[in-house]
Amino acid sequence: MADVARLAGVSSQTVSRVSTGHPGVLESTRREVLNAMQQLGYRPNSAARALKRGEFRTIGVILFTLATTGNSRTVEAIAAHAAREGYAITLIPVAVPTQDEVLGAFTRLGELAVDGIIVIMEVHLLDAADLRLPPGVPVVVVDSDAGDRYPVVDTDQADGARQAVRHLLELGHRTVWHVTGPDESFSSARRAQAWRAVLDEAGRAAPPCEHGDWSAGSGYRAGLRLAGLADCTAIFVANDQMALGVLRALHEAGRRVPEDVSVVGFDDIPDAGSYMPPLTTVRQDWAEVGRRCVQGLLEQINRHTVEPGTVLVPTTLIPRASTAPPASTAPPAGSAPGTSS
Amino acid sequence: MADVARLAGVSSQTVSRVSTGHPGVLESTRREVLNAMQQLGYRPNSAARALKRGEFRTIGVILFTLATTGNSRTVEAIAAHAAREGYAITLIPVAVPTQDEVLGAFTRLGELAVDGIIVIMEVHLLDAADLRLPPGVPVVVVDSDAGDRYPVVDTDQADGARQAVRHLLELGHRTVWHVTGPDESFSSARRAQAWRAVLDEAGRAAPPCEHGDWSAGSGYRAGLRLAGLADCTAIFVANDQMALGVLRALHEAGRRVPEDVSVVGFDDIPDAGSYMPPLTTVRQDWAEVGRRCVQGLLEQINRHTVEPGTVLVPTTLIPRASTAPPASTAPPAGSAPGTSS
DNA sequence: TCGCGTGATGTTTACGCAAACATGACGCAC
DNA sequence: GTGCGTCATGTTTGCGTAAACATCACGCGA
Repeated sequence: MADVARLAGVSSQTVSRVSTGHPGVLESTRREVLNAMQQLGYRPNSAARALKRGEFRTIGVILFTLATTGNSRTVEAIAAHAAREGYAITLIPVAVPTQDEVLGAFTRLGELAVDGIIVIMEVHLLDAADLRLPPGVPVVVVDSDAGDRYPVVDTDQADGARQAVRHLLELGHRTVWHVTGPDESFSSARRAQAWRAVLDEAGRAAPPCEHGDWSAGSGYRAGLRLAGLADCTAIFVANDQMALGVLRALHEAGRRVPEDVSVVGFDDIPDAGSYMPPLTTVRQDWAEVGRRCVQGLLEQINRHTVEPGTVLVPTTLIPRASTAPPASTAPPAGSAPGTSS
Repeated sequence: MADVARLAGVSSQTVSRVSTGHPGVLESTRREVLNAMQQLGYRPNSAARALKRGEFRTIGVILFTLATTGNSRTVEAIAAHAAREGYAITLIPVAVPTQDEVLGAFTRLGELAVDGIIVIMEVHLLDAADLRLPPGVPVVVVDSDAGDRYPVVDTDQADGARQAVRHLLELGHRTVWHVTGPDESFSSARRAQAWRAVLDEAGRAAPPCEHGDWSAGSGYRAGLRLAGLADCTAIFVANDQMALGVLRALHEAGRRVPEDVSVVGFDDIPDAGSYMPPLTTVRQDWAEVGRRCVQGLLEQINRHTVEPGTVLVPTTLIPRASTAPPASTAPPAGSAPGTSS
């Protein structure tokens, strides 16, 4: 900076004023300085800037994996919106979801140059007694039900699951089977909970759950088990990838979809419309989740206020070809088309 | 820090020594200081640290999207390996791949607190005349053929494509059709190039390409066109998602896979094994790509040397159920099992 | 003509930390 | 007992920037 000042024949303070865009600099001086900057390839040192200003203009994102569509989409949206506000994103992946690992990541985050943190993580890991966020650092949590202690942003998974199960019941299915995600997952728990609630409300017996781990392979195995049950005509699968596996299992078992069995997924990943048959599923708006995260975090940063509570982003049922009225039941009036061969 | 020093009854320098883990501190003093840190909730200020040390211990990653499996996996691996070396990852997504946007991102990166940059991006965008990386900042490029100017890490896509096409020829197919990725993509171009080269070598005529955009939908449309060609018995699709669409198109057109048509994909995304039928495809080792990126970048950072050149990570053909000898041709000796009905 | 306001620019200082160097206590060899 | 090396710790300094304050030139009204 001193070099630039010398070359431009001004003081370093004027250089600073130009580089931060402050007013009160003569247009001619300004051009002179910009010129000198170009010539010397000057780029402001962000460490010094951060030290002086006391802020980093950076948001930390801590998560387990980018491998799920939801996480990577959310992160992408977070990064895009943060960039728009002049914030950068620092990514802290935690490889294995053990408590120690999470703690480690937070320690690092604590030392990291961030003004706020977005946690994309199941809440029970935050519950671990001595896992404390660096005090004074604004936090927003995704995929958690810690709404009483932190600001939480999430898609309305319960409502999505409700829509899915109701859709199947309205088609005339007597009851709906369910393939869950992994036990530790709160998303999975919430979807299962809503599934059970709708069946209860409708006075239908809830069959036992099949348990998966979000992967297509686990869906396939669950699907094989369900394919053996003659009275299983409708399955709500907790995500699209497992639904892919279920579709294959049903196909191999000779049960047609949707003629014999209807299947609904969750997520609406880009491929879901190309499954065989195209999958009826529940769309999650991850872009909106990311946007709300950034918005909530920046509010905390700028206003120095924290307001715990949960923001729910709506979900939408996307009807495609994998659901139809059951073959043996007269479809109720105004039902979906049955494309039985 | 001064407060901690006062509370512990030592100088601030001793606090610094403890917090950086430097030797030469009496165990008793050390404990005293750690105690004081705990009590006061002291966390070192990374901006000041970076300013003093002249390094940020941060790597910038610039990319277009996290939505592709390859990119998110690569980023995840980069983050994991970087963390192991004590580096954080700063993510700079560029929403739209126009030249201006890219420039903008680099400007931001230039001002950003990074010691090096990993570019996950097609090379022709780097070629743009006045797109210059901040001088003096180490760079590694992925998904590009700029090996003459930058260190490049990539999977051996040409070899993967070769394996795929040879596999189909060895099964006895007369020739192999091809569904490409988008025109601007160098990955796509390299795969198409290798496809053509193998056919040339084998003295087979290369049929006209179908063009897709990586999405399952585009694969479906291409598949419908190919399904109409009676002599099309083998298709090499440039990625798994498009292959999913091709499978659906063939299915709808009544052409069985693999009995009537063999299909090979590229990527080996986690779902590929659950397609109907499970997809023969080419596996890319993105984790290894990420590892090599970090390794190469840290070498540059630490040794202050740049060695342009391309590191190729091997690809592997994963044979599954979507390929078989053509029905009308006597399979050559030692071929794969044909499960024709 | 003088004083004072205004706007452009310069000077000083501190942000928090960690190298570099300084100090001081102790022990051991001669 | 003197000298010197070793180890633990303290003191000084400066990293690059920007806020706060200081200065200076100029113009305009009384």
